[in-house]
This record gives sequence, C-alpha cells and structure tokens, in this order.
Amino acid sequence: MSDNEQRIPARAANVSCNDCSLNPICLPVAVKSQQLDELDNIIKRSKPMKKGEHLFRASDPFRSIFAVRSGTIKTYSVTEDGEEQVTGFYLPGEILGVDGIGTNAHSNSAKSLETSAVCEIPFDKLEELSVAIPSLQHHFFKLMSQEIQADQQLIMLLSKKSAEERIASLLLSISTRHQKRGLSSTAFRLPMSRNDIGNFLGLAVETVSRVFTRLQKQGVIAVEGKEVEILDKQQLCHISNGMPADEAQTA
Amino acid sequence: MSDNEQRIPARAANVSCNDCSLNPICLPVAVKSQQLDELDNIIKRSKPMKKGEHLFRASDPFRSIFAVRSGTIKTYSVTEDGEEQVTGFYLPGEILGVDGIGTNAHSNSAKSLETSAVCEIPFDKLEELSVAIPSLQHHFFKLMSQEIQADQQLIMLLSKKSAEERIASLLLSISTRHQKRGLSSTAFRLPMSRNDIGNFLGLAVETVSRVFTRLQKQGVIAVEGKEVEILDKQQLCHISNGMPADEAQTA
DNA sequence: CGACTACTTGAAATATTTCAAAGTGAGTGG
DNA sequence: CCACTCACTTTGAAATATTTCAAGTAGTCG
Repeated sequence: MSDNEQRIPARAANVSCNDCSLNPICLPVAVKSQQLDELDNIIKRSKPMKKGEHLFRASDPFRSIFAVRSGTIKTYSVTEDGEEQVTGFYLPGEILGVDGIGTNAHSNSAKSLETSAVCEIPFDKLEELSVAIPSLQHHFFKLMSQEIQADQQLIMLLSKKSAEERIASLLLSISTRHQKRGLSSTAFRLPMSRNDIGNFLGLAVETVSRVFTRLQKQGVIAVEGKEVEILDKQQLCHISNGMPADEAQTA
Repeated sequence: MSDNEQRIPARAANVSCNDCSLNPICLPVAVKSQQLDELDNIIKRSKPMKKGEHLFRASDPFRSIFAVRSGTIKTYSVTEDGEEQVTGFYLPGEILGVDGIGTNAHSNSAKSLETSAVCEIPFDKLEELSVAIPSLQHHFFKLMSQEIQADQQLIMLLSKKSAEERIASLLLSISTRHQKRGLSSTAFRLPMSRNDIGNFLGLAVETVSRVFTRLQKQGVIAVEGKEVEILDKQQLCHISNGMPADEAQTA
C-alpha cells in the first residue's frame, strides 16, 4: 500500500511549478509568472524518497535547498554526546536546508518520515537567478528569517510551556499548515512518531502519550494512533498559550 | 563610576572601522581594506545608550542591523500571555537585529544591559553595497545562519540539558566570546542579572542562584555577585555537555 | 540613610522523568 | 493467510529535578 505511492513522484517529476498544487505557498510566490520558467528550469524534481532515507546529513557540503512536494521531512542535529535533537518537521510546500547557507555545510540532518518527494534547488543557480529577480533574493532572507522565528518560537515553548501547552501548540501548528494547503485543519495524520514529537518538544515519550490521552479524555481531541481530530479548537488554543481568543485578559 | 563611560562613546563616535579594536571580529571581516571605507561611510556610530534603554522594539519597522561596540545588549520577545523570553545576549563585536530582515519588522526587542554603544548599519544601504561587494552579501547569509545555529543550540540546551549543564554552557559561551576579543577567558563580569540568565536558560532565578553556589562549592568557579572566575575549565566543560575532552566515552 | 531591587537560601509542592510491563500494530517469512 | 517478531505506544508507580513559596541578606540608587 505504501509502494504504489511510487507513481506519484514519478508523475510529479515532470510537473512544473506552474502546474504544482503547492504553487501558492512554495517558492514561486516570490516570482512573477513570467520569470517562473527560469526558476522552473533550475529546479530538480528527481528525488522520491522512502521512509527513513536521508536527504542530507549534518556536515554534508551545502549545495541546495529543498522544497517538500509530498510526505514529511524531519530535521535534527546531534549533540556532542550523541543524542538526537529534532529541530523541525517540514510539510509539503515548506522549504528546508537553509541552515547550510552561512557555513557551506549543513548543520542539521534531514530524514524522510514517510514516502516523500522533494524539489531540489541548487543554491548557486538560485543566487545567480536572484541577481536578476530581486524579489527572489528578498524571499531568501525571508526564508531564513522564518527559520529564525520558528526556532525562537520553539525556544519560547521549551522554556515556558508545560507538556500540555507544548502538545497543543504542535497540534495547532500542524493544523494551520494543513489549512494553508487547503486540507482539513481539524482532522489529519501525524506523520511523525511519538518519539519524534517528544524529542522535538523536549518531553519524554511517555509524557507525550499521557498528554494525548488526557486531551482525549477532556474531549478536546480524538486520537487513534497517528490520526488526530481536533474536536474543540477553541479549547485547544486556550490550552496552548494560556488564553482562548475571547476569554483573553486583554490588557 | 558608571557615568564616566560617557566619554567612551563620545570618542568612539569618530572612530572608523579601520581604527576599531573590534575590526577583526566584526563586520569588516567580510570586506577588503580597500572597500572598507565604503562600508565605513554608511555606518552610523551615533548611539551611546544608557542601561535599560531600547535599541529597538518588537514590531518596530526594520531599518538597520547593529554591531555592539561596547557594553551588552539583550534581545527578547514577549509571549502571547505577556511573558518575556530572553533570546540572546550580544557582546562587543557581535551583530544583532537580523531577526527583522525577512519581515521588515523586528520580532524581538533589544535592550541595553549597561551603558553600551552600538554601530548602526542601515540595511538598504548595506544591500546596495553588497551588490558591489559579493563577500558582504555572503557575510549576511552567514550572519543569519549563525543566528539560526545559535538558536538551535539554545533549543538543544533547553530540551536536553539539566540546570547545571545550562549554566556551565552559558559560562563557557561567554568565556569563548571574551577570548575572541582578546580578553580574559577565565575571569569576567556577567553583565546580565540572575533573572535574565534564568529567563534565557529556562530556569527559575532561584535555581540559577543555587547552581552558582553549587559550582562554587565544587571549586569549579568562583562567583562574587556578577564577577565570575572559572577555576577549572576542564571540569566546567565536563559539566556542560556530559564529558570532558579526555574522559569522553568515545564509542 | 532609607527604600528598593536583586540575590541567596531553605522547605514543601509539583510536574515530568524514569523504570517497568503490558498492549498494539505493521511487516516478514513460513 | 496466519503466526511471529520487532518496534512503537500506552499505562502505572516510584523517583527526581526543578519550581514555588517564604523569608532573610546584600547591594544600589536617590
């Protein structure tokens, strides 16, 4: 059942940005349709990946950034003492790999969590192109900046939030990102393991599991393995940061 | 005793990058001496700041990045529920403000922790200049990338390290940065309050205090208020990540 | 010098982790 | 197609690090 997904990347390999359904949320947003072909030409769409495969590894030379076309990629780095730290999950339409721009080497590894397809965008070509298309260069800064902001949100989460708040935040983040793609924001599949979730959020696996069941008992979500349904978004927002939209103590 | 520092910014305001002692670790590293004047010309050195003053605030329009000339700046953001999260401490020679590049608005606030002086570098001018000086544009990517890596290290620290490990890491980080400037790497003054340290490291103030005294009792450091001396760097490294250089369990 | 803020220290409270074990599910090979 | 294994997930109980609460001390600024 997972193998016949092979079809998808095979077909998609010929798809241009013009035809790609992710067009409105991916790199092309920075490019006028007239120039889209130029961008299109430098993009390699040759990368269907199986679960567990690496897209790149920490310390690999930095050559390209990547856009997720389908599936999910997780990025992680490894501490001095060999422990893994998950630094992000990338869903279709999202760009990863910018961590390498500054040092010419990736500081994270990137691994496929399920059968995935990515577009590879060689950075040298992109740099050339962005001389001609200023909006593209600007978009880069934006991408890196987004990365910084995502990291800083994670910092906030790790240093200030309780286990429940962390899980709620993650669920809402994924929900929002699904919505951007026009998918259901209330029912979706978590592509990562409980372990990855715990690692990402700075919690023990057991804690993750317990929080899921607790939230389920409260009727906020319904969980069944990796499938999640958000039953009470209002409440989930409340849990995630302290206050719901309406009850907030507006100073 | 703190007021006569006023002299320093006043004098320094006329100093060009050429004469600045921070030259080897600051922006000029990206620029050949020949082109340094051009960079020099767009830099404004007119910003002496008192303790507690803001350099910029979150949501301020992004116009410039800043290089710390003297003193210390802390950056922080504020959560939905109004809590402060310290995101970084910037010492002389370090660049801050890149958080605004992507969105054209700062996502953090920046506040002076003591009498400080900064160089302001208008970003639009810098962008123009970096067309002519490719190494400068590259340096920017590098700066943002460094920011990402710093954030990711903090993420690792927050999600994996114990209180002692966190404090040890911070001390070593500051030590290293001092060394880069040619100052003592073993004895220095912590410019930030215990509160800021705790906030940055995701610990309660009391915990910070306790860890300091504990490390002191162990003879690893000597603390007296904000003055710190590292007595056993080896041991401090050990504490910070698990293993000392020599005793490591090399798998 | 007094008031205030920052820092330290102790004891109790608590959230999360760790340890242990059982349940579930998916993929493999007979 | 079933049975088996391995990895993942869930759940409980005990252990633990850190927080919170409370109070005292020290340092700083007007």
